[in-house]
Amino acid sequence: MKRVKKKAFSDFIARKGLKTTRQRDTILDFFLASDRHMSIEELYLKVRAKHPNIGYATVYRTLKLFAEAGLAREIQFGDGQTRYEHVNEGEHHDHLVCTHCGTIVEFENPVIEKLQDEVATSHGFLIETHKMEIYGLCPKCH
Amino acid sequence: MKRVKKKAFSDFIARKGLKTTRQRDTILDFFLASDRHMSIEELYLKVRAKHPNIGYATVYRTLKLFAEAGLAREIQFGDGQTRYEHVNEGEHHDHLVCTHCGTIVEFENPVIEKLQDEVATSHGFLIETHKMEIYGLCPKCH
DNA sequence: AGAACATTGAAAGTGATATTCATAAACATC
DNA sequence: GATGTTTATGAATATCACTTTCAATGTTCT
Repeated sequence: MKRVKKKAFSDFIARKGLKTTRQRDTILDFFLASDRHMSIEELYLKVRAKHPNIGYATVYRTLKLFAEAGLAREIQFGDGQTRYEHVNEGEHHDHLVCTHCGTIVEFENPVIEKLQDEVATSHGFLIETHKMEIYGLCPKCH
Repeated sequence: MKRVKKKAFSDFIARKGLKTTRQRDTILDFFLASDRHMSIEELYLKVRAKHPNIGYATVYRTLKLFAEAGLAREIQFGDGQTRYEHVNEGEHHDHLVCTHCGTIVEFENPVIEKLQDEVATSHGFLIETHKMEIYGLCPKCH
């Protein structure tokens, strides 16, 4: 899986006429090894712990690049931090967010997906993406 | 409806030991007369056109107050602008957002609501709120 | 009207994201 | 492997959308 994504990224880099760099490789390694939902700050801190010479701006730009390459997706949970989640081919999921401890649980529900498509169609919308978050207290917090 | 909301707001003001002001009345009038989804900036501009002496900070604070009073709700569509939508007793709806022109259409779907409850329950979550947005192109834009 | 307290508007502060720019690294070519 | 061209990096700065501060002003109570 990691291999596949690294390949996908280097293909993207090549296709765009960009350059392979030590920093990008490092950041990709950390991203792939990380939890699924990381803010720029979080990833930057993890990277910096081992590579103190990699700057925030580089992490920021590289994450954008991952999104552009289709490896990551920006998500917002309304806490003012943009997070990047891993994108896996043909996978779509939504989120349960604990309002107390911040835990994020992913779930899939094909029936909801289908109903969403129907809603969009019935309003004449050409659906691109959708997102759904359920906020509440996770088992630990209640 | 407007009458009811104005009453609700003045009750809230009284209950909290706050004060009625010309500015708050004016901003409430503009909010009630507005489209359903307004950013602070948008409402501020509308208000300022007729009342050049009302400042941004006052609109900002008053909108927060509306939210606290239950007249409005903050929503985020991921474009970096907080919007305030009207809240009507016992009404819940989700949104279709046009990625091209920004049009926002509301919809309700009880079946989706029910499935969301089931998902939350099956993961042991105590549901508080949820939000769902479908992004795509509206009829005009495709 | 006067005292007590809340509100206002302009300006300054915040926090997260985005950009600039001089220096450093890639990479194609020699 | 040195060279030249182009892209990347990191530190600093800018931007954006709020958010707060504070002196002046307005409301409400008595």
